[in-house]
Formats: sequence, structure tokens, C-alpha cells
Amino acid sequence: MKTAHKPRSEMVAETRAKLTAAARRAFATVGYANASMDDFTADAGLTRGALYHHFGDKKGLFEAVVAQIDREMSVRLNVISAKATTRWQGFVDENIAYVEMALEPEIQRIMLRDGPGVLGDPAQWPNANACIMSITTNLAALKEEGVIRDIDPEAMARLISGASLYAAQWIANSDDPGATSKKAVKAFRALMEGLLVDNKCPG
Amino acid sequence: MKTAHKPRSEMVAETRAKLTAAARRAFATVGYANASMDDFTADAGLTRGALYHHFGDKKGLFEAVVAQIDREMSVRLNVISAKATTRWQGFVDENIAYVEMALEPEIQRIMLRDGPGVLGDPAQWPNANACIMSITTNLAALKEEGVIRDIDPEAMARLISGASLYAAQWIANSDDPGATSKKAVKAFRALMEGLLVDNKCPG
DNA sequence: TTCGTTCACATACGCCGCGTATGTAAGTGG
DNA sequence: CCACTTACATACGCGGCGTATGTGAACGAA
Repeated sequence: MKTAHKPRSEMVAETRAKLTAAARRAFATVGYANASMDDFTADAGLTRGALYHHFGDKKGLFEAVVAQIDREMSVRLNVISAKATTRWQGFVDENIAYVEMALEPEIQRIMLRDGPGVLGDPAQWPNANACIMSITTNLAALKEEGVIRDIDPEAMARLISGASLYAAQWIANSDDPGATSKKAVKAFRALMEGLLVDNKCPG
Repeated sequence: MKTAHKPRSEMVAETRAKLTAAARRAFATVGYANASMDDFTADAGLTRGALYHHFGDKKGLFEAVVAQIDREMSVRLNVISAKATTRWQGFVDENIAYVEMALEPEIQRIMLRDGPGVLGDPAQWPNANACIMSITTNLAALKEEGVIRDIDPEAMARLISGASLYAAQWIANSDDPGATSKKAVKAFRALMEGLLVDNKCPG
């Protein structure tokens, strides 16, 4: 016997996992457009037939990869915000972590560069972008508690999210990511502190 | 005679203009990936030969279109900021205009969606994104005058720019762009007012 | 004016990548 | 044990891109 007989559902899960893993690597390195389906399915020890069977088309597989990464990001962010002592602190930490996560090439390329081009506005993605929802609920609670000024939580969440993403791109493409990251985080902190009700130009 | 004889340089300029115009329409409507070079060169009354001669490849033509739109945006923004009475007012107006401009489908698709995917980080584009530079210089001046708090102008310009872009995408994809636009502009204004030194929870 | 050169395209060809239609072996339920 | 479905692989055709080549018109020099 070559391989022990497993139930079919397990084999399927394995196949899907192999495909998403191989595609994820290809998308992250050469980008969506330059990733050949023949190539990365072969890397997974399969053919395009398997891909079309499970994911419909190239875009479908890309969606699956995006969803996977989004889940991972969400988990990591929740861990960070849970550690904080105050809600405001957690909020700030979470956003800064978001900026820093976007430094990772995989997230940079798949989620920030190719993602919007292939799937459209991130806010409209199937999984509804767990990150933005998290920010929104945090802002709503902070407003309720009187910590921040009276602003629309969702609108502000979008703005902050956009600022994070763009900052990350700036950092990732700069000559000295370390130094740029410091500047970006500092400015980002200042931007958010402007939302506090008792904002008094902190020294 | 079919056409009056013009000097060669004029004919070339005309050809380039026809190509960029046709490509611009195609890119704006069906997107970069789905725009067939054979199709839109034919629309311009030409063939792919002309395209490769003048722009090298599809990406090269896309760059030219992006540069053209960027110049137009820059001009429009300058007009707006010039009208304002104070520097701060001009700064705010310019940014809000930026958000609103991004509602236009052409800018939305070419500059915000496909642009980053095809050409990479907007901050690294050949023309160096005139908009960001404009914001940066404004922030530097405002800091000098003591209107805003002590922050790194370039870093803050990136954050604000990112917030604008993202807000625009949110608006453009929403069910009720008009209402969403109002919410976004209000939040955006609040975000920027947080930068003022004498920020005292206005309203 | 004329002739050689360069320019500004058009034409022709081949390759690669995607999608679909079809084949097939293994698994599954009755 | 058999009919049916599932999970892939294989085969085929088409469209899009890049390149190599062809061609007529514009320009400069004698």
C-alpha cells in the first residue's frame, strides 16, 4: 500500500490545504497576475483540474487565501488588544500592530497590493474584514465611555484603517524600514491622540 | 488630399494622445487586466504596433495614463487650495476635495484600485505623486506657523493621504454615496482638527 | 530635386496561460 | 455488489501578449 486509506473528507481537506499553501506562496512572491496556475498546482503535486474542482477559478482560490490570512491577522490582533490594561491602550496597541503586520511581505503583497485590484474594495470582501469591525466596535465603546470625541465610529474606523495601510506601505517600500516605522508609529499615535476629549498637546 | 500635411512631431503627439485616451477609457471601464490591447488600439484607429513603439508595453502605457490623471488632479487641487483665506483652511479644503475626487469612477479604478497592483506603492511612482508632496509642504508650513502640533510632516501626510484614499473607496462602494460622503467628510475633519494645538473639542 | 536614412507605424508569427469539456479511478450508499 | 457520485487528471481551443519583420512616408544632405 502506498498511502494509508483515510476517509474522503480528510483527503479533500488535505488537497485544499496543499493548493492554498502553494498558491499563497506563489501569490506572495511573484504576485497574482504572474502566478501560473500550472506551476503552483504542480508544486502542490496536483494539476489545474483540482483547482477548478474546488475553487472554481483562479480568483476563487485567491479569495480562499485572502480569507485565510485575514483570519490569522484577526487572531493576532485579538491577542494583542486583550493584553492591554485600558480600552484606549488596547485600541492604540491594536492599530499599531496592524501597521507593523503590514510590513510582512506576504500581507503586503496579497492583502494590500493585489487584493484590492483583484477583489475590489476590501471593505466589501466576503469575510467583511474582521479588522475594521474590530476597530469600529472599539471606537463605539470608547465614545460611549466618553474617552474620545463625538464621531461616527465606522467612518473613523475606515479612516484609521486607511492610514494604517498606507503607512505600512510607506514603511515597507522605504530605504530604512526601521527608522521609517518609528516615524510612522509616532505620527499615528499623534493622530489618534487627537481624538481624545482631553487632548492637551502631550509633551 | 485626405489629411493636411502636418509636421511629424504633431502627428506623433496626436497618435500618443489617441492611444492614451483610448486606453484611459478602457482601463477605467473594464480595468487594466481585462483591457485588450488589440481592442483599444483599434478604437484609436491604430494597432498594437504603435503602442509598442511609443510606450514599450502595456504597463508603459498605463504609466502614461496614470501620470496624465495625476497631473489633472494636481491642477484641480491647487485651484482649490488657492481659493482659501487661511493656510489651514486651504489644507482642509484640499484634503476634502481629494476625498471627493476619488468618487469619480475613473480615478477610483485607475489610480486607487489597479494602480497600486500594477505599478506598486503609489508613493514610489515616477511622478512621485504630486498630491502627497503638496500635503507635506502644507503641513510643514503649518507646523512652522505653530498652527498644528509637532509632528513629522511627511509621515503625517502619508497617514492623511491613506485615510483619504480609503474613505473615498468606502464612499464609492457604499449604497448611498451621498450620505456616506457626509459622514466621511465629517470624520475626516475631526481627525484633522485633532492636530491643532488649541484643539478644544469644537462644536 | 533626388537619394539614402531614419522614423512611425502595420503585419505576421509563436508562445503561454486560462477556461472548458471530457475521461477515469476511487469512494460511497443502498 | 452495483449504480452513482466525487475528486481529480487529461486534452483541446482560444485569446492575449511580445517580438521579429515589413513598408511607406518624412526628413536631411548634396
